[in-house]
Amino acid sequence: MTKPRSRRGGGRPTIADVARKAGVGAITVSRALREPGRVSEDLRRQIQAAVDELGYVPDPNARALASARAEVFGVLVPSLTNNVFAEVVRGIYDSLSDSPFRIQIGNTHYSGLEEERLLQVFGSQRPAALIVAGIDQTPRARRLLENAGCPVVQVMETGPDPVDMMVGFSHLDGGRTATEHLLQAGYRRIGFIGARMDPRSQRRLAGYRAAMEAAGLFDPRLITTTPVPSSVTLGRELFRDALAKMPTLDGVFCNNDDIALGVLFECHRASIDVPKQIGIVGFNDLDMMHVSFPSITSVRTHRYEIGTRAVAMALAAIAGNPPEQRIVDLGFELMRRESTAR
Amino acid sequence: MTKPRSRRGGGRPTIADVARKAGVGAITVSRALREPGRVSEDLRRQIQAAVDELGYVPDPNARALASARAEVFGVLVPSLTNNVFAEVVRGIYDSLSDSPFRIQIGNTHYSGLEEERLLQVFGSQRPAALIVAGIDQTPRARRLLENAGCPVVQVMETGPDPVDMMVGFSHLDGGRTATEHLLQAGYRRIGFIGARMDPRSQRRLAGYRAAMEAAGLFDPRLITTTPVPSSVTLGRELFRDALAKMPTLDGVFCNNDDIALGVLFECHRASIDVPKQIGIVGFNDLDMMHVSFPSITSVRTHRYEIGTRAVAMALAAIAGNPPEQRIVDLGFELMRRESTAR
DNA sequence: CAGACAAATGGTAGCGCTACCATGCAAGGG
DNA sequence: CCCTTGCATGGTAGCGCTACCATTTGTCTG
Repeated sequence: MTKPRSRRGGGRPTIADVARKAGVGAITVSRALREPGRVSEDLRRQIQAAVDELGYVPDPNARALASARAEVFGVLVPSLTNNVFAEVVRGIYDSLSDSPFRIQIGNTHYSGLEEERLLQVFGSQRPAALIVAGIDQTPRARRLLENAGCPVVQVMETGPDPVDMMVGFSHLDGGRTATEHLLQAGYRRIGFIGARMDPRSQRRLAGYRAAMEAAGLFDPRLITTTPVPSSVTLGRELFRDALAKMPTLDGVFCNNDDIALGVLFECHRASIDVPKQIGIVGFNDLDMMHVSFPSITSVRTHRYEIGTRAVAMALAAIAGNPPEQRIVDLGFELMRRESTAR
Repeated sequence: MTKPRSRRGGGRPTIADVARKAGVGAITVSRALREPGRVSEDLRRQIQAAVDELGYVPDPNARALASARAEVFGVLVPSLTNNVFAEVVRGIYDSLSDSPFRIQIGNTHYSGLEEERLLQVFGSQRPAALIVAGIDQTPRARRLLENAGCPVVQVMETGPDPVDMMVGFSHLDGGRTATEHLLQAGYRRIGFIGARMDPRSQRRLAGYRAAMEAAGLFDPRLITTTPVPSSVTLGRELFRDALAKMPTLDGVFCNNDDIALGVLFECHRASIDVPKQIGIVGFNDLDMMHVSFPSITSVRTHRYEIGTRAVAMALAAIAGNPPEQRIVDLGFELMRRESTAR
């Protein structure tokens, strides 16, 4: 009674096994699984029973090969540990968990070259959609995206020239808003502290600069940055540097919340009063910002929603209903807290 | 001169195109790409030239179908945003970035049922290896792992009964060590504060309990837990609860560093002296623990290494050299800091 | 120098699935 | 009553690649 199993297949049931058991053609099984509406209810039930009994699970590789389309979302992010991208990715996962789509994440390590390489690898799989972080692709990466033959969503930022679709917000506006808030609170010698300085950080810095120049208070010596990856420890160190360089500093707009937390800890340690002597503003508004003592003002960004929205737009496009609005600005929200309440 | 392209294929070059251009058989191209040693240098060069000129990238789906083995590592973690797993995943990505293997991550949301579902999905792809977090699989999940037909590495914890291989450490010992440290520092009414309370948290709690019982100081009222996901905010709230319940509390061992940070902030806010009035120990030793004021004692765990080691073991097994040591205990390290220095 | 053997290359036949094109049949139109 | 139309189902032919089994050539052994 042993079936003449081929040399290779590990012996798991195939669509032909299901078809035989259900007494129908293989193609009908295929249809029953993918477009139930096109198969009569009778057969559908029979087929489902056979599927259950055999424990049949379609082979996605065979499926992808035959249909020239893999049920995969390719996702490219520059970092896996940075909470910001982790939240976006979580949104993507949650939105796709009930769909047949798998997710393939690529970590570009903030490198354009690596991004190109991964896009080429992803492209070879004919993904159903691509979601990439950022809008500063290299020309070659951009070309790969344009020729991917599937919906593409650029996330995290908005800009004038989407490859296909975009979901994000203006980091420049975020930086400006944060800085203007410090100015309105009466701070004058406001520093900018930034790590990593990827394109988004650069634009936050540009927003800071715009606000400071508008107030006639800009001074390049107020800026302290490093290409080193961001961390709480680094925030502390950069703040010390900034203070050494510019002892009259009375406020800081931080690249992100890790840095801001590092600044706060250093203030504790050096007995610098926050917000009296120094005002602090962070970026992203992680959970800890509103719990810290004092709580830290931060620019809340909608990271999880960026992920869910990107998926929704891609799914719509796959279904043939590309959204009318190709650029979605989810905005941000300034969360005023104790660290700037003087 | 237009090639008679099939109705489906998007027109990208196939192995046959490369073979034609290089003037060799398709199978030789296949070999040149996978086992260069088995093809003469002459042909290898010719083939490489054709590959470069055409921009040929092998179709992983066709490859997987033909070889009954996908070059994919399946990775199952309970959370994507929890820094602990993000670090493990980062280790996995970094270790595989130069290999032909792709990575497919599944998020189980701490659910055994979801883990089963994902294992079934992953299994249908015939992955090259599976890496799963934890050792408490459901019987069905365990069976799926055993029948996966590929190396399996359970990570984060060690235990007596691996499905195949294991890399991690003893959370029980970690909890005990942390608690013993508090005891040695002279704290007596030591509380346990824990969120989520997944199996690993449970074992840390068991370690705490063992240490307290050994010291004759155990009291169930010292334990404050919740199934709610961990956060800094939650740490603050749980600490307040704990203190309300047991005002004589003089130390806390926290489930993880987020909780510990929340405790520290609440101490600041309530003017409770750390370490004089309250000693605090965290778990995992995130970056911020040594920067905070005061710095927080924590149990450092080797999360990134767990990821890299798991990959190394799986790769060895794939290559036919399963490691002799199937259970690898990477241990942990108690980082003594100001929060327990009284 | 025949025979054995290894190394390099190629042909063929699938892997498991779906696109495409029948086929059969009931319902509706002239 | 024939012809169209549409629906449900099935057969066939690949998708692009690799496992398996030749075949060819060169090298070594006795």
